[in-house]
Amino acid sequence: MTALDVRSVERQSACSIQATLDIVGDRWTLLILRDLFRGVRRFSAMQHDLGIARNMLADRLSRLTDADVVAKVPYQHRPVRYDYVLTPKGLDLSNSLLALMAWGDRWCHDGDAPTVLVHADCGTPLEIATRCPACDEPVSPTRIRSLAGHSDPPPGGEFAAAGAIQANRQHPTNGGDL
Amino acid sequence: MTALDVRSVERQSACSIQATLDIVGDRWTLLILRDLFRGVRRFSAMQHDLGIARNMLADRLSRLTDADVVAKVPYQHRPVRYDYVLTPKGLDLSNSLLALMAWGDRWCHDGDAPTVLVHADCGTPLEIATRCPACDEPVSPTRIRSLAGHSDPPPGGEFAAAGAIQANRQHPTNGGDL
DNA sequence: GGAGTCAGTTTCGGTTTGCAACTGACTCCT
DNA sequence: AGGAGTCAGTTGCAAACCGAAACTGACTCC
Repeated sequence: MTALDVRSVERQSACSIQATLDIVGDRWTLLILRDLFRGVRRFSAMQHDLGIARNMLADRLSRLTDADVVAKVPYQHRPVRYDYVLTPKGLDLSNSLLALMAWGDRWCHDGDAPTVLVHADCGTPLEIATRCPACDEPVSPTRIRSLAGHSDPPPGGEFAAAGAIQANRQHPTNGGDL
Repeated sequence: MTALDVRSVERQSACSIQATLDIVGDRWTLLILRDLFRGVRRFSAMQHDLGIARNMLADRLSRLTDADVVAKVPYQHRPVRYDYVLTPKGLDLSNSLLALMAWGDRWCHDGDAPTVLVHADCGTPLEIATRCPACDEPVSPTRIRSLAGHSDPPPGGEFAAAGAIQANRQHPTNGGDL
């Protein structure tokens, strides 16, 4: 709690993305969460794995615990030492992390294949997708519309890029129906 | 290109999340992308909608175009003025944005209901989920494993929170099968 | 009882951010 | 055609932020 706690009040989140970013929208925070998801639980382990400055790590962890995304569970007393573990709220971020990771896999191949996530039960590489529970099928970004919520509706008023460059460019591995 | 272009080289992304964050891992960048997805295309419109400083916006947009996530399309000449539109690479970020938004919807309700995304074809609210293409079913975070890729495998070595607090706490609206 | 470890905190200088003002390059209106 | 207005983008500068190293406690181990 050394530095500041301005960030959480600075902008009244009219949008859920903004609200989310108020909590995890930070380079280090997302990386810390990735480590947490991979089972890294100790302060020192994260510090070593990420190469983050200790004050930064301490600050981010305390923000995350304040936000109830992470909880501290003592694993020894006397000098109280904690494991940092994900709460249900934190666990629920897995889709977001996965989506980010999947995008990196598709577009940031620097040559060597990165981490692949597979289904523990069958070993198949996983995919993450937007689905319509009613139609029971994947939904492409152009078929998404947003309803209400924003106090100041922008010209377009809808999610899904009215004028996005659809496919008329030379791009590697375009994701198909996106 | 005023400020710097250090960030892209600073850390050799052993992990796709890191690679992704090198490009979009920034408070403003994600918010800009959200606007782009909603069809906001003009510099001034984004500046007004986000309340971002113009130099910041100019810097972020030029990074995004450098990264080929966004493209500039002139809509007038003489004073050349551009529309900023998503490339296929940028459009492909929709899942990530949606996942982040969905999380905010679930956990950051400050009272008023936020933006709801629906299927344009049938009006049903959408969901975003990790799925196993083989088993053809949703996969919970605890059933995800990662394969290789990281040069320095952490103690746990796997995605999905070995010791996460599973459900033994008082939390609102826990996501069910998570 | 001295050395070592671990989780944090403090200090402090360099970097980044963002407000305000400024620069071009038009377009519009009269 | 000339002044007013608009828009994208720069520059200057103060404030906020970041992070390496050193420091503080509170142990544990030998």
